[in-house]
Amino acid sequence: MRHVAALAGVGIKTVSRVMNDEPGVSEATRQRVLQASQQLNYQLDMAAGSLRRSGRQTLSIGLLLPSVANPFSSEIHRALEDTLSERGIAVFAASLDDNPEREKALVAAFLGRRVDGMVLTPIARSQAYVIPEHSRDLPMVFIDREPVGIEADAVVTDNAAGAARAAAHLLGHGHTRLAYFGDTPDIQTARERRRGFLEQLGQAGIPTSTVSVREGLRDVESARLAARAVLASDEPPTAIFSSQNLVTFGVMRALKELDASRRVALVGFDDFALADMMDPGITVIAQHPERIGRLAAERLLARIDGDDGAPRTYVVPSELIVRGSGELPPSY
Amino acid sequence: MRHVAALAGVGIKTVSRVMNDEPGVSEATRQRVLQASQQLNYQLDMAAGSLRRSGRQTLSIGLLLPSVANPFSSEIHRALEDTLSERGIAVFAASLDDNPEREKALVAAFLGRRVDGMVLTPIARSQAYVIPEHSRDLPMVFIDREPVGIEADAVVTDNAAGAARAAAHLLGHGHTRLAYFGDTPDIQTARERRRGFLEQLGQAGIPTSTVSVREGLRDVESARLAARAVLASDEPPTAIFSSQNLVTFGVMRALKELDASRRVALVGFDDFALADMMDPGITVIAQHPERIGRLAAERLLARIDGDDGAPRTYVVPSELIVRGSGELPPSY
DNA sequence: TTGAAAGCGCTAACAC
DNA sequence: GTGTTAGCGCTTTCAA
Repeated sequence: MRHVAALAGVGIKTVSRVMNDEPGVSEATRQRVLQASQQLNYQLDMAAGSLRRSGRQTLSIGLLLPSVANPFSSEIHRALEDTLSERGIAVFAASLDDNPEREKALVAAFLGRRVDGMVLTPIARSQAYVIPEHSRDLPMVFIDREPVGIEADAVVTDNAAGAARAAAHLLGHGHTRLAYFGDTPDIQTARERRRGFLEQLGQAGIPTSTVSVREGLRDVESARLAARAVLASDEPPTAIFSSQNLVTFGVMRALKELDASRRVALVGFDDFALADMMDPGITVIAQHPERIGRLAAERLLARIDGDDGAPRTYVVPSELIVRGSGELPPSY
Repeated sequence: MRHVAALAGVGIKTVSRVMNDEPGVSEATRQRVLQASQQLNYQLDMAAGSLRRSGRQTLSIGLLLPSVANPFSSEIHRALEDTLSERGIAVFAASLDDNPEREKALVAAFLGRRVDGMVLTPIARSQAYVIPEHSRDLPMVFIDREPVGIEADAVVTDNAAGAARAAAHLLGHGHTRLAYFGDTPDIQTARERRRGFLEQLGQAGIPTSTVSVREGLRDVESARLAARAVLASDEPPTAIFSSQNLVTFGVMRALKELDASRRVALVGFDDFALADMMDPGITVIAQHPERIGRLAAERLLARIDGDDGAPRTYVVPSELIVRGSGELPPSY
């Protein structure tokens, strides 16, 4: 900046004014400065600026996801970026990999970079460790799961209601022997989905004890094996609800291997690419990651802009998408 | 930092030493400083540090992708992150959406944030506009496509060789009436794939004029319609090569609608989730985004660490994955 | 309309 | 081992 000022023959403050589009500079000087900055290929240093600027914004935020490569996460990422880029805000994205230690380390890394806010998918048992920053007025929005041990904004899917809708759908098609295949109940969303599913069955007079419940399924292979085992039992279920994508894939594999895809009904939680191209198409409870991302971005911006209302949880409704697998009749 | 120094009763420089794990501080003072910093919930300001530090690294890099939500891109993103996070480097990710204007704007945004380097998927006609920064020694690695108008490192898939392998595979299964379905030839990778495919056919004595070539297919729907048209022609192809995921999906849809999935052979460029669950499984030329990402990260780190060898293009080989659709015999 | 001086939080260089 | 001073590139404040 000094160089630009020297070349243009003006004071350093005038260059600052021009680069920041501040008023109070004659058009002639403006042009001179602009030309000098072009010639020297000058770029304002945002970090140096925010060091001195009142308010001290860096125009960057931190985003913590299970994995940036996870399709659900990356759609949220995209929606956030679209909303924030209009304000010139850049996004640091990082992956957690179910590792609570990483959660804390990455939050610290974001803090060290003085982000203006954070969007987090919590995995540690408690998020109380960020209380000092949060109360120090660093905007934070939690997504997918509500935080524990701290009051903050959250944007989540209606997990229990969505799972209940899956249950009602299967009941409506005449099923009474059902199975629930789920992720580990350590995860709040998995617990909610199980609860919603089983409660809906209970209301229909189907005792929980007659439902095959398999949990702790974290990948395709464990889900596939669990499905094979349950389907080989004495009284196999006529319909399956899978609470998560990888679990759905595992169940699909097992059904295909047993040539049972058209005999056993299946509803999966979470939509996925090509679900309609399967045979039969896979009926799902779809989440709306783009809406979650957009809403989280809007809440974060509101907080950055000074909104100090009480923290709230925003619920994004899920949606039943009928494609065939969930409408198969009971086979016994 | 001043506050911490005051509370611990030491000089400011001593706090700096402790926070940066520099030697030359007695264990006793160290503990006192550490405790004071905990008490005040102090976090080192990286931006302020790099302002003064020689070398002036910000430990952040910029990543420009077609879209962070694109599965191929987000796997590259993930591999980059894994390699870079070991060095404490954070990643700014941004989406281009095929918009050359965005490319320049986002590069400018990264420069203003003084990233230590950039990984870019080029889409503008030329990348000459970054020559000043590149020669000013800002490390840059291009991925997926080679840059135009500037000499810089690049990491790409062996597009032509992969497409040639697809051609050879179909020829080996007896096909002589083939079709090429591709993205717009504006894109370097699309051109390369077409070239590799047609050249291989030419070497086998199949004149290009007998190959149905459909290009400019940018989405599932246009590919589906193109496939339906070609398959309804007088002498329909017995085998199809699709040069990109969305095109593959469109062709798959058309084949399903015409009940021709088991009659017309198909090889797609680029792998995708559930390809093996289709009926038949879809044979593909798989790219290795995780290897592209890792290699790009390694090259970028080498450049950041001062490697000033001549720029090079690194080619990551693709791989034929046999799943059924590419091994169907000719149907005439 | 313009510019000089101070200082944001930190580290380099050097003194003690 | 420890502290002091200067200054990174910028914006704020205030004077001209």
